[in-house]
Amino acid sequence: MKNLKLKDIASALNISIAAVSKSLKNYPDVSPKTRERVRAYAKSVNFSPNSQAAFLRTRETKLIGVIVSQLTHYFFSTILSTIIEEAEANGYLVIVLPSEESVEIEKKHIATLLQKHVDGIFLTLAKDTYDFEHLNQIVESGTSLILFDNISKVVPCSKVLIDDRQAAFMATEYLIKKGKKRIAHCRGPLIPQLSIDRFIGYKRALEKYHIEYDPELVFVCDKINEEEGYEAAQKIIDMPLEIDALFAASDLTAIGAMHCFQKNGFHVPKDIAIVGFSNWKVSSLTTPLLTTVDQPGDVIGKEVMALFLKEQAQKKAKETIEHQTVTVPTKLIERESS
Amino acid sequence: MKNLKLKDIASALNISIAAVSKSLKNYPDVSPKTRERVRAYAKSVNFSPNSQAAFLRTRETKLIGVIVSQLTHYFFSTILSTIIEEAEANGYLVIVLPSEESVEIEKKHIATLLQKHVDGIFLTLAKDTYDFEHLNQIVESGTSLILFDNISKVVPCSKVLIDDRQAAFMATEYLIKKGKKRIAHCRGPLIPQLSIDRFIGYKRALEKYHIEYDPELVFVCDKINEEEGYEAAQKIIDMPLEIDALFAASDLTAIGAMHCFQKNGFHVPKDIAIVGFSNWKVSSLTTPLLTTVDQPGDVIGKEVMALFLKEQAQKKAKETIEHQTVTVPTKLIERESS
DNA sequence: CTGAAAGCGCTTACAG
DNA sequence: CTGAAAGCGCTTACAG
Repeated sequence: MKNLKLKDIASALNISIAAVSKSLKNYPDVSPKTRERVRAYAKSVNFSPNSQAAFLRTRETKLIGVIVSQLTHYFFSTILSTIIEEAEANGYLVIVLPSEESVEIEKKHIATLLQKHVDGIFLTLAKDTYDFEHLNQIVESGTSLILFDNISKVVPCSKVLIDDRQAAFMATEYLIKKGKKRIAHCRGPLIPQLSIDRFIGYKRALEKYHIEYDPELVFVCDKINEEEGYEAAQKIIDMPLEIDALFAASDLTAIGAMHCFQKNGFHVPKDIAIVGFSNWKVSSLTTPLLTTVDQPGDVIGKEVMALFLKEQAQKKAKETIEHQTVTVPTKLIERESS
Repeated sequence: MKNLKLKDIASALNISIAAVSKSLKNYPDVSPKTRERVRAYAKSVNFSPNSQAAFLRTRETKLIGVIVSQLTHYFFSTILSTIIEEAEANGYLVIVLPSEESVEIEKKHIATLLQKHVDGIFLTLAKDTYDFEHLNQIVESGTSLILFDNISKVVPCSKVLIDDRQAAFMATEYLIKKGKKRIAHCRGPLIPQLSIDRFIGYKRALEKYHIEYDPELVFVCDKINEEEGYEAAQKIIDMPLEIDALFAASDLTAIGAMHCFQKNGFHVPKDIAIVGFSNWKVSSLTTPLLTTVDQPGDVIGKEVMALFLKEQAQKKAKETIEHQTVTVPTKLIERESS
């Protein structure tokens, strides 16, 4: 029962190879009787056509390439899980490639995927990606490109993202309403739109409630990891900056800062309230549990896949492809750190 | 410069398609001069042959399928990252499929991958996999199979694992040497070899130091997650079982138990020392930081890939394929919870 | 050393 | 409705 081909089915059923292929693909120009015979037999021997051979004619590999910046990040593995599941349900398989936050690796991966003739590429930008020539290349090649999470507005393709500005506004406003007056912010690196937007959201909330913006309270964390959070907290303590709250652009940074504050005798949340960003698994395992902004990876994954399928359908129907941008809602998860 | 084929190169250089193909593959029966011309030109136009078309002749897809039980688990995403990187360096791309700990999904994924004609399948068993017919199917199809982490001894294939028995012994012995007398154990489910082995390691350590084994102190955690750890701790407190240490078969379970103990006024490690298993990222983010057994995912990934490449070489040389089992060393990471 | 030719397994325009 | 045939892009045994 292994490595059957159309020819085997054809000779077993005493019909032509063409008839088998057409039956399997539900083409109209084949008698219902033949079609059913073929389909029944194919099913009984568990046959399905070799997709590599089919590619030579159809130009479809039924392969999707997904580039994430870090596989080990809970947020991305959640998105990936959903994409893979949805892809498989629709007959696609997913090739995964991590860019490790490097544009160079990102470029290399794209070249590799294009060469493998994947049907679509889903991608979240590396933090240091500032020019988008390699992305335009994807679009020009005719391969569907869907950007998610860390996106660029200037690339002509569909996108799935959260409203980072609004989410950060919400988190900061929440702290203000808790009575906090001096709120520090650990922001991400300077380039990505997403860390700019979170920073803007933070600033807007301060403005709205007439709290003076103090640039000294903003820390740029290039990797937004726990070490940088720890260091920022250390600086805050050393100055001393006398803050009563911290909004960090990532959960890891928030946790790193929390550790430092605790180690130095500050009580979280009584002395300093902390809010993170992403709702990674780890945020529900710390002491105290971390208040954070939930970014639903599963919803993002589903939306990405839905956009892709829509584009594929449009391609097949030879319609013009409409790019869409989907914004996924976030919510604040209140726990113990605030 | 896109979608070039052998023919384009051949006509540009005024030689035959065969000559081009042979030059690119460094075949001996082509003059060095021609070979160099072709290679230089191919490089200048960034050409590389279409792998789907090549498959039809070579039967190689340069695709590897990896099935892990849970993508969102730090340990697996670490292994995956390494495998993907090593694969790419060797011209392979990786299709990722999570089994979500279900044999049924595992079986379905294997069928899908076999049908896609991947060159190899790397797999860690779902927790409830007890028969291995579907794995033998892989072996019979001629596709290389490498088992890692949660393996089965009876499948004839190469394997990469840690010495779970020894690692658990080491963790338990460490607690005993710290003066602990009543050590509870949160074990994994009953079927997988790996959770059996960790349990045996725990028991052996008790035996060696003449501590009576008390079955009441062993809790079966089917999902070895934080909820089960919390529940086990709750039972320990309610009985009360009066333990002075806990060795859990996973970091999450250890953390769940730690939360419960803390919430009930026990001090970790003073009242109860806790040791986890895996050294997930999260174990260095809790309060207190978790002592645990490090399972090096990157080393495991590298070994898996090395075994695969070895088998591919043997296949090409038409040698008999030798299955190997590689055991990767673990170490105890002492932190604050013990 | 070179190239013409067969063939991998499929899809699809075409003739009947 | 049916099937013979071309062709997708490659590799490789074969003849020269």
